[in-house]
Amino acid sequence: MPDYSNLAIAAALDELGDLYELDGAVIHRVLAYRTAARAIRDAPMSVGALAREGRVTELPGVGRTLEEKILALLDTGSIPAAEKLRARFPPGLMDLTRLPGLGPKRARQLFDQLGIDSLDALREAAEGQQLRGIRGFGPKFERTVIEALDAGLGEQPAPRVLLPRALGLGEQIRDELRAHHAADRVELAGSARRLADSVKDLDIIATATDPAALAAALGELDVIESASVAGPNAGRARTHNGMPVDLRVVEPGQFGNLLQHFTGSAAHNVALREAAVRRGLHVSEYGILDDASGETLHCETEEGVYERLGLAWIAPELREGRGELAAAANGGLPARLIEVSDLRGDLHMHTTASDGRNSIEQMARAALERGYEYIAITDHSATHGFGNDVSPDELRAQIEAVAEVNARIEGIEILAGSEVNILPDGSPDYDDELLAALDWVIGSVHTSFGIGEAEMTKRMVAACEHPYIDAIGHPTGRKIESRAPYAVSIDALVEAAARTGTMIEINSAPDRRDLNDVHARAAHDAGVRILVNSDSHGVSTLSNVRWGIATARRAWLGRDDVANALPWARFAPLRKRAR
DNA sequence: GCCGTTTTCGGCCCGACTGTTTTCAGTCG
Repeated sequence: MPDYSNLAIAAALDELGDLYELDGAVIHRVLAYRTAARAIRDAPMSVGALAREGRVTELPGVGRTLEEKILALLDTGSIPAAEKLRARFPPGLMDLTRLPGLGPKRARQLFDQLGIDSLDALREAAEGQQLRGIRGFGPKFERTVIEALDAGLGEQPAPRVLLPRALGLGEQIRDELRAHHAADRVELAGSARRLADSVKDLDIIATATDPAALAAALGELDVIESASVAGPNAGRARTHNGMPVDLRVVEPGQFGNLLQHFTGSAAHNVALREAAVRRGLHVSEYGILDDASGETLHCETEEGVYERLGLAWIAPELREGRGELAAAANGGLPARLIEVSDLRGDLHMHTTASDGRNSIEQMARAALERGYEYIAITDHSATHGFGNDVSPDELRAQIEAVAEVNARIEGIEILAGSEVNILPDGSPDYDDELLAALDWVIGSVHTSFGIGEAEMTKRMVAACEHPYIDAIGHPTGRKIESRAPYAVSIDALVEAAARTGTMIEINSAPDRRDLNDVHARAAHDAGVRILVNSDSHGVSTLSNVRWGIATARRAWLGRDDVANALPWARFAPLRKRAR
């Protein structure tokens, strides 16, 4: 039976939380829905299946009531409470709450008293100066609301940009501020520091000999389009491509508190503070207040903040409220997260034989320069389409070409491989004899994304069971911020991969990072060997492994947890054909 | 609505800003 994806279940609970909030429910009840939605979105297993087994309350934040609602959604396709509330609150009401300064409470006031149920109705009322008649609203609000509507706010959620672009901007701003004469320490915080998939705004934390001068300097940078001063020690700006930037300057003695606070995530900080309260401590961006002594502890470093709370320092990539606090309290954090320099090989790349831009030799020499001991040349297979597929005869020629380059270049093992299409029935698109002649095979899905979860799962499990498919490439097909993952049971895929010794890659293309962090962590925990591959289509993108490594770090992986961080002698026998 | 090395009931992170308000609720990060 077709089940609801975790994303769909989480979206339904988020919507219900929003509706309850409009309905005036106590905020903690609303937050309970959002917390549960987040736990479900993050869950590495199928929550639908978990619910049917009667185990969904094992998820943190999901109790009896939410279990009942999830089961109603699975069984009937809707949640009765949501139906009821949807009938009372028009969908346009949620659009209103996306405008700055307009939350659920005030949107509800406008709806109740003026019948405003859409952005258009709001504009009409604001232009007609009708809003000022309502308690709590005035002429200023009418003006700002019209400005916001003119700017197109409210029509869609604020855009998020991919990490590489955000990090590039953030590091540039950080470095230019560091070069300013008033600057002392300057660090990038926020989701960019956590190396998240995408970033909404840039947070920069600094100490300075002259805070006002540094705050003013932000507005003078070339990348900045507009800026305003936000208090004596803060600046707010927008880059030319619309990315908001916040700068906060503090006393050196509080730098650790502020950096910790602004690195987040929100979930991490909330969990951290709740745990602190239980010990009589109150954590804020300014310090740690001790109930017992009445004193506030200021920390120069982040390590100091965590230490005062009885915790080991937590790498920013782990700060997502996914169990890192418990691990930091009991010595359960990874001793050392993997780094780019740990990689010894790259098992997924393309050449001019398919849609790459460089030759086998060029790719090999570039890989050698990166210090790799081995690479696999994995051009697209026979049915790729787009005019750049490799016929069986062409692949045989490619095998010889790889062997020739491999014999000629010292210091690196070049594997003749292929990125084969996994056909809808789960079979690869070369015959077994040809696959057996290769050194390495990645299986990927490039077509028929919409066949449904059951079929897709069967397809990918069959690929894992194939004797010559060594690894699964970009296993969910997601494109961050642009294409949802196709429906597939990650649990079943991971189980099949573990059972058959099939590796799963974290594809490092910056818009893929697929597997994602939570799935990669779950796959590793289930005994699957994880690869971090570039999927590069030219020498210049071999360095994309930086983004795959970011995801691996967010998956709590160390060097020993990533197969292609092994030396060739230990990696080679892990291939199916070598066993 | 969830949850429990004080609790099965009564809590649930913290602070700044805003516009409107005579002391603050709502919003935001």
